[in-house]
Amino acid sequence: MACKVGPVTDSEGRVWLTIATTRPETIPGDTAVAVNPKDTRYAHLIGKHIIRPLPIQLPPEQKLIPIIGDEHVDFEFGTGVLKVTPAHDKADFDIGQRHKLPVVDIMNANGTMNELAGESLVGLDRFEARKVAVERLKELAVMVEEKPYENSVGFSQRADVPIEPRLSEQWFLKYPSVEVSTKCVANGQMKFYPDRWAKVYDHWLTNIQDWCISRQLWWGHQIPVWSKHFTDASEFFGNDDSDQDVLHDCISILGGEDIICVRYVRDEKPEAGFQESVPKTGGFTVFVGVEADTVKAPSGEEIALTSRLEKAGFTQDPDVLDTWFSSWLWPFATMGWPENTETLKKFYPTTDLVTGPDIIFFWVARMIMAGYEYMGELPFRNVYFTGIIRDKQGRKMSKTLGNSPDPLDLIARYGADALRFGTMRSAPLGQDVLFDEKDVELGRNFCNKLWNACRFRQMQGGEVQGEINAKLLSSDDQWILLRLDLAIREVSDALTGYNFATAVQSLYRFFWSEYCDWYVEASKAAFFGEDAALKANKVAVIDFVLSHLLRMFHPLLPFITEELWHGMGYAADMPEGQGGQTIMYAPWPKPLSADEKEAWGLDDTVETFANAKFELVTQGRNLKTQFNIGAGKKGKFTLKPAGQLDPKEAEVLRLLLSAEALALDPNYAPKKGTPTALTKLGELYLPLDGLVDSEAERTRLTKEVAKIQGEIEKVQQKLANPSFAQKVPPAVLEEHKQRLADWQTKLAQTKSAIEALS
RNA sequence: GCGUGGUUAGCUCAGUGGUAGAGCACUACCUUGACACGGUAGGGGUCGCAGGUUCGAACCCUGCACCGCGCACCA
Repeated sequence: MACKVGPVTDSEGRVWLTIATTRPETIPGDTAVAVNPKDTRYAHLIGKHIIRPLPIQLPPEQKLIPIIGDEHVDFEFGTGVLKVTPAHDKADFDIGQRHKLPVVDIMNANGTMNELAGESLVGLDRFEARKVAVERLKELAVMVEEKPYENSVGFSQRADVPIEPRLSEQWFLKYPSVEVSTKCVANGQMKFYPDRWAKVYDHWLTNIQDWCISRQLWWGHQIPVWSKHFTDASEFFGNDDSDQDVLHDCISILGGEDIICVRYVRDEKPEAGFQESVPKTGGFTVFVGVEADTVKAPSGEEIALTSRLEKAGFTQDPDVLDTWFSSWLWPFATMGWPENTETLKKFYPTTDLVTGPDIIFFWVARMIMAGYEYMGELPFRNVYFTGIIRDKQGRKMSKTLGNSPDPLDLIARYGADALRFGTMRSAPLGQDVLFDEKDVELGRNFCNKLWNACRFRQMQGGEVQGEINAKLLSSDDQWILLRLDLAIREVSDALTGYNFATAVQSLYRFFWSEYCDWYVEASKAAFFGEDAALKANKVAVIDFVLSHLLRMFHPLLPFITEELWHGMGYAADMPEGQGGQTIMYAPWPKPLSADEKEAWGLDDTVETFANAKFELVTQGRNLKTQFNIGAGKKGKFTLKPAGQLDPKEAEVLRLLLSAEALALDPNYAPKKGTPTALTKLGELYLPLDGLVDSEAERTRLTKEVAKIQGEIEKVQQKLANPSFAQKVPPAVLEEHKQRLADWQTKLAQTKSAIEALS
């Protein structure tokens, strides 16, 4: 294919052109040879004729075909000369149309060659014919070279054979409302999520081609067009067959009502297409499109249209309609269209379409065009494109591979909510999803956790507590209310932007890491205590948090949240139409108001104090692990507080540390080698009765020093840069300085702790 | 060829300029009174490569490599 040849003139003065082809059997169907008019090797030959080698039996003067110039020809490719076979190649057909070339179909419908292919090929299968054609070319001594060439031909999925391009008659639809459909997405009236698909949509619409709606299948909706050939107008009109008279009646009665459509195609000029009136001369074919088998005439008369057409000798088109031809009507045809029903009025246009990006042309674009064309308005305002679910290896789910899980089986084993939640959690915006059963398992575990968290509330007893008493709020209560507020804002924002995975992430963090891990554990200090008012108020906070949480979870976990909504008694607490009946009608949680925040004392100090507590607890737990006071063992801590510490807070800390005791002693003098954690709330000691291992503690603290020094170095390097202080925003500068100070304090403390060891 | 998405911990993926994160998997300990479908602690990453912009880059720009997807082409 790389041969860069030009025309060759032989000793007899004849000019030869070399042509590369992978389908020599189609040579008898060639009706021209094309070169690029800009190709200097060949341009001078345009307008001359060339002798086509096949069919071998025909005399040369019957095989003269023109040499034409066409921009389509790539002179880098092959020899730069293209044989043009309009009946057997899409691109060649287009060239043929441009140059008004004859179209010679040399094959039968079953893939064998017909008589036009010549004596030596007729009757042969196309692949057999290919071999024979090569032999004939060799006989003629016109074969230059034969070599293997790999190209990608389309294969029929059903028959598993190479697809043979062949001319046939098909029905095409000129797309309607193209311009307005293109604009509505381009100008943002309709939004795509993720919006990059808008570009794909735009590209397709601006290069749109007529829609081939014929399908050669045995199933489907048969195209409702009947046709019959007539030799002339007198045959069409001059027949006294009564059925045909009725047909004429139908045409005259119904033609104007758009119930039937009658068109005429002249034998002589088929390319002129459908004519609206009966041709005066020559033969023609009559096409009748009908709306229904039986129609009602304006006079009220029932007319069995199709049976009369058949009696009059008309036959229905054997092809069926493309399935998408009904799907594009879906946004309105599902709601009683063409009647203007109440449902249609209410739900057209709708807000969101959720679908896969792989059917953006097949379905989405066509629905938009049909919407504008038949309803005069866009069908939906937002299109959310999901990822495609693939298997663990990234392959598409397919019946052939058998790699698709059975959703009903998964639901039976893990629950419907688990499947939904797990899949949502692993489905980032615009990315394909690799399906892993582990995700469903995670969903199930999550549901279990939610169920148990609600159970914990129920075990505290009492009715649903509506009123929160601000005076009785602990720092933990204030903290969880602030976190709830943040979660409500994050989840609402995520859902508004169609970021479902982000919404799941926020909820997961809030519920599991914040509510369960910290708040529920901390709340046990009150529940294990004796103060009834405090307990009741804590229950009120929990009810407030959970009733908001369940509503936020509801779109992701519809079944379990409904169950819990009623089980927890939150339904009974709400008005009938706003959650009393079902959580589905409950209002979406609103972020806390400024008034609420003020009344409950939710300010910045809440967060700071909570973080200090969590830091102390984490370090204390760390100490326990380091010194092998396992989770089962309690341990006794002593805290030398940095300032005032409410005994109630100390009790919470003790519980979170899972310690037997937490002594508060401002004057504590630890024994040498007592393990220490240095925190903002004070120095936390873990006295180990007689079992002090100074070396172990020294090792631990030395490691700690190294880590701290590393952090200090990082911050110092930044601050040492002269332009850092000048150019950085003040808040960032302040934050870096504070960070350095914190680490330095910690370093000093840790070093003195090491001193104290010796 | 044109367009488009990706490359971050063993795996799946968040993170769009200021101290690298989650879930799973892994290690150790624990059946304590919501939950072992659980808890606590821990190990594990020079954020694909090379330049550039910036006081500062996983993040912005340029180029490259590799893996996808779509469209066109396939004489």
